[in-house]
Amino acid sequence: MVYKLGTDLIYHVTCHCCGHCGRGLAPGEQIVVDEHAKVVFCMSHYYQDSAPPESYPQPISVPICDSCPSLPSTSVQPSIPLTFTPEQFSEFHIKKEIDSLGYGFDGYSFSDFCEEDGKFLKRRGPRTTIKQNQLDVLNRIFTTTPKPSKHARAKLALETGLSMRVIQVWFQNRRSKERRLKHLCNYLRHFEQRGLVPPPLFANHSGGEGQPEMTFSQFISGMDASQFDEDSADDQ
Amino acid sequence: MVYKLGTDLIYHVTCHCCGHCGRGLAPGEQIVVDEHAKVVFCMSHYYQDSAPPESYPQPISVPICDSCPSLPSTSVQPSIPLTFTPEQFSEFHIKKEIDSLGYGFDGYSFSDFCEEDGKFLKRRGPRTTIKQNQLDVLNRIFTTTPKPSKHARAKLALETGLSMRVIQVWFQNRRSKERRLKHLCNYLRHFEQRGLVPPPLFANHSGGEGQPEMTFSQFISGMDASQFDEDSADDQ
DNA sequence: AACTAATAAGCGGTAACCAA
DNA sequence: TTGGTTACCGCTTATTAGTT
Repeated sequence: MVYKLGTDLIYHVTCHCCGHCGRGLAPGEQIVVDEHAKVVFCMSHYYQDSAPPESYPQPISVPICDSCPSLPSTSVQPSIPLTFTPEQFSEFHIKKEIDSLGYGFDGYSFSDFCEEDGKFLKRRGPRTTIKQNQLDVLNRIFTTTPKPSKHARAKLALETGLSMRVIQVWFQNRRSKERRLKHLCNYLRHFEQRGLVPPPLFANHSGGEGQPEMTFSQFISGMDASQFDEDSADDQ
Repeated sequence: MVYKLGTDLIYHVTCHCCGHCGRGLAPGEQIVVDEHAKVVFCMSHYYQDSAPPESYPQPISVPICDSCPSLPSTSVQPSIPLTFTPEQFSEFHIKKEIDSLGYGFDGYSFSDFCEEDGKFLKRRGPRTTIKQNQLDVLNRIFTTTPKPSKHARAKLALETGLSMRVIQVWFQNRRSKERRLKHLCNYLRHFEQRGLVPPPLFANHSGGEGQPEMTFSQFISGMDASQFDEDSADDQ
């Protein structure tokens, strides 16, 4: 008799214990599954916003079983050694995802990590910094192709050295920025056309000293401001 | 006399024609603007569910005018001040208030086509944003008629202003969602009645890089919960 | 060192497509 | 038609760079 967790982990019932305190985990009990470390925890012993216990990464009081957890059929990855540096773990913020049904689909999964070059890295960060020359390429493409196809993204990945995922996210964020800007400009124009003063943004435009004013081009971070929308059609 | 479209396209009235069939486009008529190809289309001739006509991107039967569409460029810019103080800059994040004013920023602002190797390819979309009032209508009908006939969809298209294809897809997706939720409820009830572990944490093999990771809804949609359907009578 | 603006990367949701 | 997938959007989080 086994417990099956997720899709990959199978435990003997007697091995289904918290990776920290070793307490047996009952059916129906809320637990946290670390699918990479192949460890489960009770709710008292997973590290939410706190330092890992000293015992980590070595689980204690856990029934030793060479085959637990076992991997069903297709063993995807070799077992990941429990090697987290304290630095890695401090940045290892468990994100609870409680869905609207309240059935505790919390915990975390593979998405909290990403695999790269055979070793696992932290999920959030290290944030990739897109350098200026790479940014130039992306911006140049964006002006003509705001929604590049997968193939186009692949070519961009080759050209810039960035991963396709990074490029995809960049274009998404860039389009989002474009939309925000356009909304702002529509908003401003709405007042302008009625001879009104757009209240919040222009409350004080006295040529004040003190601060070197932020230029518009800085505001939109290098984008030439040509995407101003005007939607005067009442109903399309 | 001109028509102004989207960001920076200005057409003579006589040049404001569908880029495919050349039909003159009336004010208030629903159209598609491809800002990057500088072409507009009537709703019958943008490439939804079909390959683009061979003539693309060369418009046919369109009145030749060297200056259409023209770019207003400088005539638009001055309405936007080119400098922000940092305080004003922070005011940029008033997006919700702007949106709550209810000014329609919808429409096909972006090009929904991609350029690749010099020729335009059809992308998904243009993704329609179904507005709340349209959504209300659709949901109201769905409660009584989850599978509307073609005629019913036609009436809905008239009522909402959406195309029949969009409505058809919406009802398909809506029924799919209904099934997923029903399966999920049966699945959860299965455990609930036994006091078992409700949360099967979903694994996430981020196989190919660049591929979006599995989301919760994808997990739900991908799981096979129909085996639990027998556990409870259909009380929906 | 603390603050802040910019933005990369995460999330749920869903329109659109596709294969069977 | 259904079930499954993909891409995109709005929103949010959190890292990074630059300033105070």
